[in-house]
Amino acid sequence: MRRMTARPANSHQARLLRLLRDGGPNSRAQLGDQVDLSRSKLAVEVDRLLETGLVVADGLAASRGGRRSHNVRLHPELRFLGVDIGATSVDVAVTNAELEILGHINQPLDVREGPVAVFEHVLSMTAKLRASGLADGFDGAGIGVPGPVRFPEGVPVAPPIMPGWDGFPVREALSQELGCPVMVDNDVNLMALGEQHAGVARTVADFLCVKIGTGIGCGIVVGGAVYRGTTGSAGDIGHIQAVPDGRPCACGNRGCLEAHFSGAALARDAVEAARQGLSPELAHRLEANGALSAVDVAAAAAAGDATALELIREGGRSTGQVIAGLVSFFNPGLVVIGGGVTGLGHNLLAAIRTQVYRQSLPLATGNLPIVLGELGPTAGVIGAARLISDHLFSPA
Amino acid sequence: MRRMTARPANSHQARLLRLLRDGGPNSRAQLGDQVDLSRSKLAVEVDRLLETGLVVADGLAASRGGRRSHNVRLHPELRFLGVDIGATSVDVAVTNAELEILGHINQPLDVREGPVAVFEHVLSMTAKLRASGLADGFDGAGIGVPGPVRFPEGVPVAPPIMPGWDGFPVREALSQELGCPVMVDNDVNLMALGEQHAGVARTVADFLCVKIGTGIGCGIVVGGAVYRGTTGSAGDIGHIQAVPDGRPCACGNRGCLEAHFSGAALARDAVEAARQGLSPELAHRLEANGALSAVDVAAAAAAGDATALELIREGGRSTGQVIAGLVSFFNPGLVVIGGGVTGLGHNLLAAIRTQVYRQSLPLATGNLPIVLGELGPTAGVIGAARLISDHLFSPA
DNA sequence: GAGGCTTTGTCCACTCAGTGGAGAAAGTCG
DNA sequence: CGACTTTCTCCACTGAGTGGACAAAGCCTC
Repeated sequence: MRRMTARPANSHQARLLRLLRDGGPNSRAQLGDQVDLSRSKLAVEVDRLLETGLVVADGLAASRGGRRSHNVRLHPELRFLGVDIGATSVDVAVTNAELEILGHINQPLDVREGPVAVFEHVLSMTAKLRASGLADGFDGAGIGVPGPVRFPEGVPVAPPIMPGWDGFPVREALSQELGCPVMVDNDVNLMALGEQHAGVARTVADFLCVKIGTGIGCGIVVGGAVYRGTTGSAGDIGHIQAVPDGRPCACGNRGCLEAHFSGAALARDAVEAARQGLSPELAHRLEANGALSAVDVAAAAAAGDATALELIREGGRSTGQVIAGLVSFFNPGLVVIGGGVTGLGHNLLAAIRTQVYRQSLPLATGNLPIVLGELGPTAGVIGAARLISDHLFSPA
Repeated sequence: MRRMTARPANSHQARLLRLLRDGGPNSRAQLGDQVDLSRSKLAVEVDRLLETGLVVADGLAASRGGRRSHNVRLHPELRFLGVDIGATSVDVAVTNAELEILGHINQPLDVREGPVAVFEHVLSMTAKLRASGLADGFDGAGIGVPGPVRFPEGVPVAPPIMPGWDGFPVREALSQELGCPVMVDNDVNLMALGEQHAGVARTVADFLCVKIGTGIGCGIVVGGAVYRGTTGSAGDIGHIQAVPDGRPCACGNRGCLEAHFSGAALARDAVEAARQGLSPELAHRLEANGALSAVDVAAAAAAGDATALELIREGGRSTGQVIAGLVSFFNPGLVVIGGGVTGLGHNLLAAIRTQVYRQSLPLATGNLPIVLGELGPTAGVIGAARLISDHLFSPA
C-alpha cells in the first residue's frame, strides 16, 4: 500500500470527497445531481481527483435507462485511525475512507497513568491492528480525550480527571509517531460527531449529545458543526448543580450532577445500598465480584430489584433536571444519551424524559426526541475518524 | 428623498456595504486593506455600488503621504427603522445606514393589548418620527417582540406573555404598512445584536446576553451569529429551575428563575417586604406611589435599606445560579447583563459574579468578563436596525 | 519650485473558473 | 432494428479576478 498525501485543491473537490465518503461509490452523473455544477466542470474536478489518487475508478454502474455510468470511489487503501481515550478504557479502530470500521480493539486502561503510558498502549494497539493486515499505515488519525482540549493546537487544557495531561502536545506527538495528520478533540464531541455521521443524529442540525460514563459531558452541535466554546470547555455539564446542597463533589462544590449520577457515583451508591442491606441482589453481586458497576445495577434492576431501580430513576431525575435546563436554553432538535451508563437502558431514559418533558418549555420539548445513541462504544472512534476526514477533505 | 431598492449583487458588494456601515466613510484604498481583493476588482465593485445609489462619493480624504483618496460612503438618505416591543413599553428609533440613532421615542404600552392595538401605536410613533423630518420613508425595518419567533417567516409562536400574538404575521403586516423589507426577532436576540454592533460585545465571537426585564431571556451568539434554536425558543431561560421547590410560577412549575427574579417578581417581593414592615424605605415609597418597581428597590438600596439590598442580592444569587450552569455548558467569551432591572447596577452584578465564579468551572470562568450592557434602552432598537441591515446588505 | 518618493486611481491584457450546447458513445425498450 | 434515454466528452464563450504599467496627485527635501 502507499499512502495518499494529496488534499482537495478547492471547495468543489472537498465537497465531492465528502459525498463519496458519505454516499459510497458514485457515478459522475449522480454526483452532478447533488452538487449544482455543470457536467463539464464536474467532470474536470473528478478527473483531477483521479489524478491525485484520492479517488479511483470503480467499474460500471447499473443503467438508469441509458448509457451506463463509470463509477468512482475513494481510494480503497485509504485508512483512518480512530482513537477514543476514556477515563477507564481505550478504543482504537481502523476505518476505510468511507469511515467503515475494519477493525476495532478495546482495552481497559486508567487515563491517570499519564500520557506517556497511555500512548504506549495506544501504539501497541495500533501495531496490533496493522499486524492483522488491515492497514500498513494511516492517512490520518483522530483522537478523543476525556477533558477539554485547545482544539486548534490539539492540546488538553486543565483536564480535571487526567491531571498529567495538561499541556501535553497530543497532536504533535501522535502525528510524529504515526507519520500522518492528527486532530484531537474532547471524547464527548467525538461521540456527537459519530452519532451525527452514522447514528441517530444524521439529519439534525442542532442537537445535544449527553455522554454518561465515568463522568458526564455534553457534545453541542450547532448548524451541523461541533461547538467547542471559547476555551474548549463547552459541554462540561458534570459540575452543574443538580441537587442544591447535595453531595460534596471533588470540585469543591456540592450537588454537582457528576457527584449524584455518573459511572463512579452509581457504583458508589450501589455499594452503599448493598452494605446497608437494602438490596439483596446488589449485595450478592458485590460479594461475588468485590466491586459493583453500572452493569451490576442494570442487571439487578432487570431482576426486579427495587433499590437498584430506584438508583437508576434517581439518577435519571438528576440528569433530566440538568438536561431540562439545557433544553430550555439551547432548544435542540434532538437529545442523544450515550456513554457506558446507557446500559441502564429504558429505565434511565424514561426517568430523563419524564423530568425534561415536565420541566422544559412546551415549545422547546414539543417535538423533541430524547433517544439513546445508536452506535454504542463505536461512536467515539467513528467520530474520531470523521474528525480527521473532515479536516483532510477540506480545501488545503 | 428617494428610497433605495438595490441590493448587493455579490458577496464582495455585501462585504463592502458592511464595512462602510461599521467603519463609516472610507476610501477605496482603505477598503482594499480590509477585503483581500485586487485594486482593480475593488474599484469595479465600488463603481457598481455607486451606480446602484447605495453608495455615494464623499469628498477627498486626508493624505496618507501620497495622492489623496476619494472617499465613499453609504447613501446619507438611507433610513432604517428599529422597533423594540417590550412587555410594558415600546421603543421606536430611526437610524441612518451607519446605524446611528437619529431619533428615538419610547412609550409605555402593554403588549397584551394585542398586535392590532400595539401596531397602531408603533405606526403613530413612526409617523411622529417621520413628521420631525428625520425620514420620509424607510429602506428597511427590524422589529423585536418579547417572545419566541419563527424567524424565517417573522411570526411569533406560542408567546407566553403575549397570547394574542400567536401566529400573527408581524413581518408581513409591518412590511405592508411601511412599504419596506422587515425582519422580526426575539427582543433578547436584538439586544445581543445591539451590544455586538455598538456595545460591549464588539470583539467577541461567542457570548451570552442576559436580559432581565419583566421576564428573563438570554441571547445566544455563536461565531458572531445569533443562534435561535430549532423552534426559535433558544435562550428562554426564565423557566429554568433556580430554586428547587421554590415559588410557584405561572408556567405551572415551581422555582423558575422568573418566579424568583425579574421585574415583576422584584416588584412583588418589594411590596410584600414593605407590607410586612421590613423596610421603611420601601413602605414609604409604596405609600407615595401606590406601587413599587425595580427603580424603587434600587433607590432604597442606594439609600442604605438592608431589605432592598437583600432582595437584590437574593435575585442576583438566583440569576447567577442559572447563569453559572449556562457558563459551564456554553463556555462563552463574555456575559452581558441587560434589561430594565440593570438599574440595580453594581449590587446585582456583584451578586451574579460571585455566584458564577463560585459555581462554574475554573476553565470556563478563568477569563470570563461579566458586565452590564453598554447601550441601555437603545440596545434593542440598534439591534433591530442591525438585523435588517444585515439582511439587506447580503447578496440578493 | 524642481526633483524624488509615496500613495491612489485607471487601464488593459491575460488567466482561469465555469457554462451550456453539440454530438458521440452506450445503454433500454418495443 | 429503430426510437428514445442517459452518460460522457469536447469546445467555444462568458465573466470574474489578477497584476503590471502608467498617470495623477499628494508629501518631503534640498
